[in-house]
Amino acid sequence: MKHKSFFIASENETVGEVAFRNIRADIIRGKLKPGQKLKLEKLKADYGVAVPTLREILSRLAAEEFVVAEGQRGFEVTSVSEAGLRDIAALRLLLETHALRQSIATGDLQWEARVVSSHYMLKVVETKLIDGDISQVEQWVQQDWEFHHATISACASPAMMAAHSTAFDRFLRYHMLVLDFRGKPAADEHAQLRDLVIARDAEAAIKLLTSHVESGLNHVLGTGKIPA
Amino acid sequence: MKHKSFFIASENETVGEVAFRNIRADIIRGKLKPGQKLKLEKLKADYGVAVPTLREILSRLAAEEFVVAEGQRGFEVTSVSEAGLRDIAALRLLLETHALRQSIATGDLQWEARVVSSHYMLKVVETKLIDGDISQVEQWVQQDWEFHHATISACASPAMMAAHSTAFDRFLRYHMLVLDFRGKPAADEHAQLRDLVIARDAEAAIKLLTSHVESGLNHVLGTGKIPA
DNA sequence: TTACAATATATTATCCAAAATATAAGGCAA
DNA sequence: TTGCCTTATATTTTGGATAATATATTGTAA
Repeated sequence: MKHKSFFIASENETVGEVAFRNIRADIIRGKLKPGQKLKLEKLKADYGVAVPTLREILSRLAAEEFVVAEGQRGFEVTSVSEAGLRDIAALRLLLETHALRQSIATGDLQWEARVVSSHYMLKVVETKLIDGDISQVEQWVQQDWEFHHATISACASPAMMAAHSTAFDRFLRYHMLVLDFRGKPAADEHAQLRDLVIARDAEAAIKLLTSHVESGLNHVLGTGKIPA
Repeated sequence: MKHKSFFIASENETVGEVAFRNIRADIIRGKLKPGQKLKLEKLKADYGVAVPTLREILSRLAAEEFVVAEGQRGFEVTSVSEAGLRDIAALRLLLETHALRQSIATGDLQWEARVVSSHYMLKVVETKLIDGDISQVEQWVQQDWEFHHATISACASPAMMAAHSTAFDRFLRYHMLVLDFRGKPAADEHAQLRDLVIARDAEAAIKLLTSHVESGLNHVLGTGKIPA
């Protein structure tokens, strides 16, 4: 408590935790490219943490399927493919539709408020993007995440939420790799989803969500940037 | 990617990998008790690996929710509760029914053979257990795992299979904690499930699986060994 | 020229020790 | 006595160094 370490204690977080988030974000954002070998010495220089700490971080990411650990040959960023995208999209949809149905059935007023407020913030970013301000893409990804999570946040199932979170992030990674916003149709779908959720129309909401995810899937594949 | 279950030990694998499986198995088997603090020095002595390697292992287990990392206060075994069991049972059921439907729709002859053969092995163990040979409980857990995985092994969705694997293992942990075999009813359900799967009756199979999991859930809770 | 083997290099897996931090215990003042 | 501050201990977190392993390279024989 005498002299707090300059890097750590100011935020009460360990340097390992910070590096973990940075590396994870760099994979999702595509700065660390699919299939790329993750050499420990290089990472050590880039993120400023020691080798054992890096191994700890990469092991956690491997459990989330963001990196693969190849036996005794080190780590590399998980590669992407059309099949991989379809796979993860299906998983996301399965978890999200289930959680959405539960949320609509049991959500309270606070939950509705979360949905409304997160959609409001999402819409602001979407409007900017539609107007051509491409700098907001990362902000949009963040708000998209917040909104979808808000809609299922009343499902009262921590395990389901946790599984959905990592599935969603892996799905998002594909969007970040092609870095192409779908525009007004996606924004309209979000608004409709918000209304259906508030109206407690579970079946219509699920139907919309399904086509929403599938449209996103096709949009990403349509850019031709994802290998077969 | 193979989904090995938790007892298998291979020879030219890293010491870290072996220790990982041992610790994971000890948590599932209840040797490391829910809520127990995992002191690094103690683990170091028990499993014969150094501290940084242990941190790597515990981090991976934390990603699977078998242990929790409490800020800067080390690790402890994830505690159990009735709500936790219901939660994880629901997740298992959601993933398994979905994968089962897909498998039944697209499975080939080899898949049917896997189902039949794994059920045969399961039945042998179940018969011994029903006859009172309690020493076979761990073997039963292993075969139960193999059988259920065989039924969904044709779903062609790696992400779904991976998610199901960890959910299933967490569900299994509760069974191991109460260490009480449900007996003939469970064995009968397995046999029926095998027949329905081979007959490609998806809806009936899913209905049976659902009641199978729910019966297991109630059986575990009925022992009174799981805190509220 | 090609295939194989042996060496050399690069990279990883592991361990030990030091620094930082939290927890417990003890002493002092109110 | 009780509460709080200080000191001491236990535990965790991190960095650096060493041993083990895989990959690349080179040379030699068929």
